[in-house]
Parts: sequence; C-alpha cells; structure tokens
Amino acid sequence: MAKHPGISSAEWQVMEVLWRAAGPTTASEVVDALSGAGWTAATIKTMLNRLARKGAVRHRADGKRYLYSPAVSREACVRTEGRSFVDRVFGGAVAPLLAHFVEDAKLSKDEIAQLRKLLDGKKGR
Amino acid sequence: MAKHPGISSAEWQVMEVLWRAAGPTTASEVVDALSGAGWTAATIKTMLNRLARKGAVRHRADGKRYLYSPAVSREACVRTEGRSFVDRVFGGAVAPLLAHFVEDAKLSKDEIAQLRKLLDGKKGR
DNA sequence: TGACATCGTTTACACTCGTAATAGATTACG
DNA sequence: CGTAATCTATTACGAGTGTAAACGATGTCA
Repeated sequence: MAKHPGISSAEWQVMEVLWRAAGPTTASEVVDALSGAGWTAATIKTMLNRLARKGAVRHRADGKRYLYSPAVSREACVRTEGRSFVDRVFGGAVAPLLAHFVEDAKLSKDEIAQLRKLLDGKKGR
Repeated sequence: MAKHPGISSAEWQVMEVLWRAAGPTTASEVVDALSGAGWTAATIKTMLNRLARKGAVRHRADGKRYLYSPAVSREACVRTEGRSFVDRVFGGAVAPLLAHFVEDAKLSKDEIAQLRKLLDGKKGR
C-alpha cells in the first residue's frame, strides 16, 4: 500500500470489530457485531473486501468461509489518522489541537487529573 | 447544506487562505497564496465554486471579478471536523484522544506549561 | 475597433465511498 | 442425487473529490 491504508469512516467501524475480536473472525460474526449499524450483510462484505484489497485486513480460508483478521494495528491506524487530521486542520501543530479539544470537551475531574499526570511525564523538548 | 459543510482536505487549504485574509479576497489572490500547493488556477476556481455551492464561502461581484469571503468561521469548522474525528477514531471520547496526542507529540516545555494552565482553568464535570 | 488577456462557468474524467443487488461456488439436508 | 441454504466475488450506481481543460463573457491596449 503505497500510502496509508486510508480507512474510511464506515470501514473504520468494521476494523473496530476486528480489532476488538479475540482472534480471526468470520464475516457473519462481523455482520452480527454490526447489526445495529443499519447495513446489510452485502454491504459489510464489500467493506471487508475493500479493506482486504487495501491491505488493512488479511483473510484466510477456513472451509467454505473466510476468517478475517486485522493486518494493521489499531495503534498504527490511529497514529496515521491522527497525523492526517492534525495536518489538515491544525497545520500539523499538536499544541493547538490539544488546546482546542481541552476547551471543547467536557472532561471529568478524573480525566483532568489523568491528563495532568501524562503531562508531568512529558519531558518537554 | 443538509449536513455540515463537509470541507475536504484540499478545500480546507483554500478556506485557510480566506480565513487568514484580512477581508474579501479575489480568486487570483487565493491562487497566488496557494502557488506552492501545485494546483493550477482552474483547480482552485473549481474548489472555490464547490465551496460556494456548499455554503462555506460567499462571493460578491466586484466589477468583472468576484470577491470571496468565508461564510463559516474557522472555529465552527474546526469544531465540526474535530467532532467527526473524535467520533470516528475515538468513539466520541475526548480523553483518550488527548492522551494519544499528548503521548504522540513532541511538545515544548512552554506548550506543556500552557496546557497545564488550560487544564487548571477547567472546572471538571 | 480588433486581438489579446482575464475572469468565471461548464464540462470532464478517473477514483473513492456508501450502499447494495446479483451471480457463482460450495455445502448440507432431504 | 438434487435442491435449498450459505458464502464469497462481481457488478452497479450515484455522490463526492482531485485535477483540469474548454468555453464564454468582458475588459484592455495598441
């Protein structure tokens, strides 16, 4: 895959199922897991296929059915997506991004404390 | 305009020019500002047009040319995009997003101090 | 006044995405 | 064995995107 897999937002939901799954997952399990999403089984198959073509999932035959598993880690995808977002919207500057989300979000006291701890851990460049 | 304007990433760069501009801007000024982006003038015109159709920019005739100005604030767009990103990638939870970017980014001591100050200002839900 | 330079508008095209129907293969049941 | 059920693969189609050429109106300079 020349570029980053380029996982779209519908595809992301499919990936989430695979990432959450303990091991290789059949298409119907994915369909079940996404029963609330309002997609038909065919739609989900299509997305699995596209993800496979993009190299984001692997599929291995198991009798008549296929077993799907993620080929890219959630971490890696989050990093890729995150970078593309910060580049697009914040010109690549993470600090303003953080400022924006801190201001915009309603955080609990606990979460604020957690973040403070994280910041303490950062050395600072 | 049923939904959010839905500004694509190329379009975002055009919007940035308009947002940065002091006042109404001609298409050629936009083209000049984006001379480094590797687009032809026609491409940029197309994007201005699409943005106008989406309601993201206004254009007002000024003699033979048009003057473009943003119809939506940068703030609003950042909020919209930010929300869509946090929904897609972090299931809507801002705290993990913040954690991710704090960990992933190289922040300067100053930036860390700034963030700490921001956190101090947050009451906590 | 006529040719040229400017602008904006229209049209184009290949590719991705969301969404899904349909066709093809394989299995399982009667 | 034959027919129904179950899977995957192929095909489809409209909207959005990136990228741009072509067309048309208008103003400008010689």
